[in-house]
Amino acid sequence: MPWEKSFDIDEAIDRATEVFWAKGYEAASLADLLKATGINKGSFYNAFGSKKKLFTLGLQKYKREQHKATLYRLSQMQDAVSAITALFDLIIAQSREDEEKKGCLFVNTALDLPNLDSNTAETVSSALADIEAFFKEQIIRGQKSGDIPKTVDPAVASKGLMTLVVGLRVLSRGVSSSDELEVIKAQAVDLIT
Amino acid sequence: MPWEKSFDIDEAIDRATEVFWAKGYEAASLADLLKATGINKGSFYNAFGSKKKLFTLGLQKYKREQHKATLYRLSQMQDAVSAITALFDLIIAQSREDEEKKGCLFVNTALDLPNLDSNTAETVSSALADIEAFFKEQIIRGQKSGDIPKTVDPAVASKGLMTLVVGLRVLSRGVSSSDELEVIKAQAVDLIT
DNA sequence: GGTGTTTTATACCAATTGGTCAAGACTGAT
DNA sequence: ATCAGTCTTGACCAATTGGTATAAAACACC
Repeated sequence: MPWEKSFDIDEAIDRATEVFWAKGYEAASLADLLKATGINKGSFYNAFGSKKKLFTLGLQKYKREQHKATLYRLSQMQDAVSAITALFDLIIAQSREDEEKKGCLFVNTALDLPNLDSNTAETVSSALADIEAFFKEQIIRGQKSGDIPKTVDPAVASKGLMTLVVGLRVLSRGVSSSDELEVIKAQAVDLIT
Repeated sequence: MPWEKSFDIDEAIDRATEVFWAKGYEAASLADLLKATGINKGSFYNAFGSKKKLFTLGLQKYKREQHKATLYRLSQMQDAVSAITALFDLIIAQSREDEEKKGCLFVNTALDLPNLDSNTAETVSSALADIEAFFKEQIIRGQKSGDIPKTVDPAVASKGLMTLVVGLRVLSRGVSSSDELEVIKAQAVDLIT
C-alpha cells in the first residue's frame, strides 16, 4: 500500500555519521547533514525525528557494525602479539588514509562527553571498555602461550594500551605524523614484551 | 588622558579561556563569553577584535603562564622519577577537582584541530612537544643518576608517556574514574622502571 | 481510479549566531 | 570649562540555528 522509502535509510545514517564524526555533534549543522545525506528536510524529520536521535542512531550503528566487528576480526588472529600490534597498525593505516582527519568517532565523542547526554556517555564508555577488554584477553592468551611475559599485569597493561590508542587518535588529528605514530606503536609493543 | 578600562583585561581573557576550555571554540558562544567576562559586547570587540583573536590570545597566555610554568616547576624536583610521577599525580588531582570536566585545554583543542587554523595547530603542537621534551629530559637525567634503566629509549618512552597523558585527559572527561586514572599512572611508571 | 503514504519544495518560525555602529559617559590635560 | 580621546551602552544587523507546517506531486497496492 505505501510508497517505499526512496532513499536508503542505512546509507543516510552512515553519511550523516561521517559528518558528525568530522565536525562533532554541535558543529554539524542541519544543512550539513541534509547535503551529506542528499535527502530533504521534511524526509529527514520524518525519518529520524531530530538531530540528536540521528546522532545516537549513527553512534550505535557504528559501534555494532564497525567497532565490534573489527575487534572480533583481530581477536581471531593466530597469536596475541600479532592481534595487538595489528590493531595499532590498523589505526596508523587509517590515520594515514584519513584525509579529512576525522580521527576516531568514539574518541572524538569521548572528549565531548561533558556537553552530551548520559546515553551517549554510556555508549562511548562501553566502546572504550571493549577495546580494553580486547587487550586484556589477548594479553592473557599471550601469557598462556608464552609470547607475553608473566610479569605483565593484564589489568594494568590493557588499560595502558587502551589509553595509548586514545592518545594516538587524538594526535592523529593534526599533531603527529605517521612516523611519530609508529614510535607510539613501538612503545605499545614494549609494554607487552 | 583617556578613560581607563573599567575591567581587567587579563582576567577577562582568563575567564573567556575557561569557557573555550569547557565548551570548545565553536560551541563557546559570544553570549557565553560576555556573561563569563562580565563585559559588554561593544567593549568586547573594542578590546579583542574578534572571537578568534581572543581564543588565540587565551591559548597563548595559558601556555605561557600555566603550561610552561608547571613543567619548569616539575623539572626542578629532586629526582627524575619523582618529576615524572608528579606530573601524573598533578593531572589526576586536577581531574578529581575538575567539576566542570574541562579536561585539558590543549588536548581538547588538539582534537579540534582539523576545524581550526594552522596558527592554533602550531601552538598546540608545540605545547605537546614541550611535554614530550620534559619527559625526555627527565628520562635522560634519571638514566645518568641510575634511577631509570639504560634499556629505556628516551625518544620512544617520552613519546609514549606524552601519549598516555593525552589519553588520560580524554578519559578524564567522563569515561574513567580517578581510580582508573591511577592504573594508567601505574602503567606510566612501569614504562620507566 | 481510488486510497494511503511518502516524497519534494517552499515558506515559515523563534531563537541565536558573530559582528557593527552611533550616541553618550567618562577621564585627564589644557 | 572645555576638548580630545577612549570607553560603555544598547540598539541593530544579516545570516544561520534546529525545527514545523503545508502544499502539491510521486508512487504502490487494491
